[in-house]
Amino acid sequence: MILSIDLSSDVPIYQQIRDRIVEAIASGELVEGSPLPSTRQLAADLGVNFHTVNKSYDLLRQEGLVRLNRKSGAVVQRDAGSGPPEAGFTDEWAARLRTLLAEAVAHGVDGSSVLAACGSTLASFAVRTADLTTDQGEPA
Amino acid sequence: MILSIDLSSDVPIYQQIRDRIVEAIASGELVEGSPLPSTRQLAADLGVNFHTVNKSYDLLRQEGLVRLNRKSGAVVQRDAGSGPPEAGFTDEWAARLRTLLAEAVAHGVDGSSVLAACGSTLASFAVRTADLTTDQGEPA
DNA sequence: TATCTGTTCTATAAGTAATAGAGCAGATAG
DNA sequence: CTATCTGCTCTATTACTTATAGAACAGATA
Repeated sequence: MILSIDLSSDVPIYQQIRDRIVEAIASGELVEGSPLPSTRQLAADLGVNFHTVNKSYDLLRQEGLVRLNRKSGAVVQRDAGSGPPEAGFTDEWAARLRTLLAEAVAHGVDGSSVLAACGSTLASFAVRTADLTTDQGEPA
Repeated sequence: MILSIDLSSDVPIYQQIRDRIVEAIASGELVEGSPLPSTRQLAADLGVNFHTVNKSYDLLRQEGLVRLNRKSGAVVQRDAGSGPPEAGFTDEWAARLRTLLAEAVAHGVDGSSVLAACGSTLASFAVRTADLTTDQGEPA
């Protein structure tokens, strides 16, 4: 898995790593069971300290997205097809969504454009998740 | 304007204040020209230091959402009807949208539910912005 | 045995968040 | 003129976060 981070960003490195992995899971690039590189390996590839990667993986474990153990390393525990989210997730997430959408609206982006952006972003995930969601048969 | 913050949240206070004001602008509760309470007044109301509120207002000024000056205090500078966003905003915002939507998808929320959440959130803003977006004639 | 894995400890330097107090410039009200 | 409001700026402190670093342990693997 190739993963790129921006060292000059104001977003913390460990957060960027987490974000890129979450996006890879959403897009189907990573699925349940996919192995992640070891913390030391990924740290070496990115040119950062392994404690930083450790923090990212620990965050993902706390969120229930990955499983960590000594023998198999870091493995993706859930993806788009792993069932509904744990209790409490949706409310907290919806609050953050509200803030983010408000930002666009306040800056003058009209509602239909915002919704279109949401739709095309979701579609960009669905291209790769199509084979997962074919249970009900849901095309992009 | 009544504005509530959560002191036990992991979200910084100054960020919460900014977020609530952005949401108030998006919902039309605050429009271009609306006065914001003074930093000292709002700080007293919320029970926080006025430097913290100062930081929130400064952030909003940097984003171009409010205008600050000694004689008129803090005044909302733009709202949903103030035209398109400044260059660079949309790309950076879209990246954050991608991460947030990916989070929901990775946790198992299906695409249509995510899009529905976006739609209803936007609708909750549109209730108050309706009189602005039907404009040409904007009541004071 | 040697090496890989995650995991846990201490430690440090730099930055952020929130507090606090003092003061200045300009506008406004008495 | 005086008093008080406004945004704004400065120094300072405390606590927490970020990212670095090195060392070591437990267990699995070659």
